[in-house]
Amino acid sequence: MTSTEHGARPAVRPTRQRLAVAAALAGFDDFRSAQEIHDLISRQGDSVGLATVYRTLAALADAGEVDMLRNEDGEAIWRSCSDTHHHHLVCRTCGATVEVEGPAVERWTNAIASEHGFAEISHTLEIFGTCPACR
Amino acid sequence: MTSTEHGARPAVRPTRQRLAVAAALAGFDDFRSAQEIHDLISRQGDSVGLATVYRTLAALADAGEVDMLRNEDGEAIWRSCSDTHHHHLVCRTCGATVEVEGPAVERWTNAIASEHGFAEISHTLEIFGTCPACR
DNA sequence: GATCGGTTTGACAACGGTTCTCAACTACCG
DNA sequence: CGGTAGTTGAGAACCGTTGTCAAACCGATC
Ligand SMILES: [Zn+2]
Ligand SMILES: [Zn+2]
Ligand SMILES: [Zn+2]
Ligand SMILES: [Zn+2]
Repeated sequence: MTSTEHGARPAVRPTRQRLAVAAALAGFDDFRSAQEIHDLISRQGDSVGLATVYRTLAALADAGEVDMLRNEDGEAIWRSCSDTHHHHLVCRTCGATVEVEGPAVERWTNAIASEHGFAEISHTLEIFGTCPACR
Repeated sequence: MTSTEHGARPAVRPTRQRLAVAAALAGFDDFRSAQEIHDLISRQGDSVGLATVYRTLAALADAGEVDMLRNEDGEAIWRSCSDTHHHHLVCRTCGATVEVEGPAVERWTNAIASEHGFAEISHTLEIFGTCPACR
């Protein structure tokens, strides 16, 4: 390791491409597919390969800077999110998203899990619907 | 409509293929992909086209006789389940599955959704962990 | 049993999202 | 600068899933 970082991180460079993806994400407040993000970047004159968009999104998700979840068709969709644990209420039509928290739900899932002797619990909880604007 | 049924159902025939899929499902107590189900049927000497497996699973899911959810890769996986609404506690290692119910959670999701004016609500809630046997 | 119309099937092609490949390129350091 | 490791992009490959459509099947009817 040659970097001056003290962690074991392999040096992530702030390239033009990665900045473009970050900017695109900042421009959305709802969940978007990799292709939609790629399209937006192109439409803005900037050019970033689709593979790079995927790579960057995966890295950001890995670092916890974006949330990735899957729509009902199984496609991955991404959104930059607050860093505290939360869930989402997502419009099936336009992608409008509301972050929601539910301490009771968190307690419930943990209770259920330990009741059955399960350890290392994680959970997914997403709510889909049609938002007021799309009705 | 020519059937003697009183519903509007379009007459579903209990063909050899559909019975084979149902039998395969009965042989599993955990979630499996369409291809795994197809493989099991083949391995048992029976032969059913993959497309038919997909069609049958989709129909069963539609009729509420099997649950379909998506693993972390976005692939659809199926399991025959009780016909009441419920969620799953799934072992990340061996796939062991426990059906769980949570009226409070159902109430919470509906409340959150209508609070934000969303309609036609659906939700996904799955809990993943390591079961007692796998620890 | 023969006939007939709608249902079902399966081999195969097509599709679409995602990942892989690898040579060219770039940022960073000394 | 020159070296080196990280990064990129075009396109191919991958793979789960869905569409196509002619042939097979089933049940009802004659
Ligand atoms: Zn909407
Ligand atoms: Zn949670
Ligand atoms: Zn287990
Ligand atoms: Zn529920």
